[in-house]
Amino acid sequence: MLETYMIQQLATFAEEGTLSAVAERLHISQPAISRSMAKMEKIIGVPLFERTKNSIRLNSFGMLAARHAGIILCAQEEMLRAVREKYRRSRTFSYGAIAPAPAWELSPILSQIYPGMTVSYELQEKEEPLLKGLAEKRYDIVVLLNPAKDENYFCRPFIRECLSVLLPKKHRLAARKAIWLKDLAGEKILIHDKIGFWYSMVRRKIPGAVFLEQPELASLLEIVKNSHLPSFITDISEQKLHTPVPKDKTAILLLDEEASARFYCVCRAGDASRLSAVFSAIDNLIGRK
Amino acid sequence: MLETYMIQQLATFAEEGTLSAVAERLHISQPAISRSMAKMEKIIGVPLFERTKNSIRLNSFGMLAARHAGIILCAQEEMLRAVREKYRRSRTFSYGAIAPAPAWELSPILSQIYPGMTVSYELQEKEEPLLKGLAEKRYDIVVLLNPAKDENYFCRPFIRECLSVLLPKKHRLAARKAIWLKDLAGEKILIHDKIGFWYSMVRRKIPGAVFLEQPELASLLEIVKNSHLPSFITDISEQKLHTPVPKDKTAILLLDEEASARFYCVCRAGDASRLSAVFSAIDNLIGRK
DNA sequence: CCGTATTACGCTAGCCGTAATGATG
DNA sequence: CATCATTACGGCTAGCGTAATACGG
Repeated sequence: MLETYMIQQLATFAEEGTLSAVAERLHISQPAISRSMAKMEKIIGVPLFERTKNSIRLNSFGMLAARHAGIILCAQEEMLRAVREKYRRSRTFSYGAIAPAPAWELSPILSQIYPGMTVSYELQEKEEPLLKGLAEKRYDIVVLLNPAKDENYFCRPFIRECLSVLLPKKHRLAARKAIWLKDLAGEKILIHDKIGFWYSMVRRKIPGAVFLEQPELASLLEIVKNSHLPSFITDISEQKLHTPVPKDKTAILLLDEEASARFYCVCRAGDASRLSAVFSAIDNLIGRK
Repeated sequence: MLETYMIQQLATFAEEGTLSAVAERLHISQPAISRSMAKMEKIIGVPLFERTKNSIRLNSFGMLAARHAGIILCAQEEMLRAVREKYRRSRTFSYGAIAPAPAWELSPILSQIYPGMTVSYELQEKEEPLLKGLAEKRYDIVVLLNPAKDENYFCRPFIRECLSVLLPKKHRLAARKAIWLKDLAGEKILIHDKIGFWYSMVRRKIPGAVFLEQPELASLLEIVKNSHLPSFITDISEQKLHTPVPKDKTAILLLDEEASARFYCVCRAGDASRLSAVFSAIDNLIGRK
């Protein structure tokens, strides 16, 4: 029988060219490699090497064998990869969301329904990568801004979220009850970059604004607290991040249609029954609100 | 490291379904299989089986792993097959011929040039399978009836051979100096079936003849000697098979164009230099004759 | 003379088989 | 209680490392 260690040693020899190099790379002694290779030739019944007293190299049969050895090792690695990946997926509930708030809402629901499972999510700014990931089974569920009407999907409405802008009370717009995003044109605005679609939306709708991006959420919140720069807040972020409006600031509602989001939870149609508990919980949540 | 024996046992389990059956099939004890499978799960880090106290079966990860195991084993077998096949080919000089006589001529030439190599040939009735086999490297050389003019081939003329018919002296045609094949219409004729193109040619050219086929050459020669039935002989077969025309029979030349054959030796153009010694020997042979 | 491959020799890790145990239908 | 899987234990194969040998640039 051709054992794995021989196959690996042959493949390594094809890359290294000397037995000593193979020995060093595989953390094994020189004589061991010499023996394995001799044994391999015996098993196959074909000479694989051209030898002199102090050199050894592959002949044409050995080169062919080494190519096959590489293929076999790849197949073994692929086996490990595939099985481990399937296992990991089976223990991970993965979803994608167009914004952080619905992801925050979904997380405890899933953790409760699937205790012991890893729950993980990714944020995306656009819907296409979410639907693509759903189709490719990288996501079990995605949260979108629009209902998926395709028959291949099962879709339920999820929470709503409203964007406001947080202004110092001395700001020229601070007295207004509500404003448009375009009113913020030219402002310097603090913003977190991992907020899904909000990020590209506000960039698009506020001409000439300077966005001071802060990749660390904790740092951003600290800077917001200690500066007089405008920043964004939503009804949900205020609650979930425990960041009430400070006394010297005021939250101004935004009038733009895009500033009010209704989210939708979507799964593959074939997964609807498997995920019925999740969608029941979602419906309950919406019903209560 | 995933060892070959584990992979094989897993693949066998996927086919057999119980550890005992695997043990029996692989000539190994039950506990050994049990241990190997447990070890495999440990190495991969993923449970592959659903167990009760006295039953064990693959779970979905195990089924995936078993599919990969099959692939790996196939790759290993393919490695052995390919390397051994390449080795065998390197030690075998293989040629195909449209008739036995040129094969007989070629054999000693090749044995002398390649001492220690196995020399083997196949007879074919048609040229197409010969050229196909040459292109597919199943033959190193082929012997045809027509020169190969294609640039992909290297071609040299080889020996000539003339067909006669062997008739009892009492036969109605025995007094003729030469006859046409069609003159034998309706005769019962003894014939060997492994004579390449001659076989189909005479069958085509002699209407209504009854051919008494004899697959064993030795038997055929014996029957020819002890019967009064017509049979075929060529200038070369007479010499090579040591079968001189018996006193009560006579060899009548055949006038048909097809009864005189000129053979041509052909190899792939890329092999011409490798086989130059062979073609020199062929040219010498022709030159002497 | 250092680097490389092979041979010799004793060790031990690990796989195997037997036997015992436990569970199930 | 017959069948199947697992656990325990002792034996032995076989691959390993060290050391020695031999060759070559």
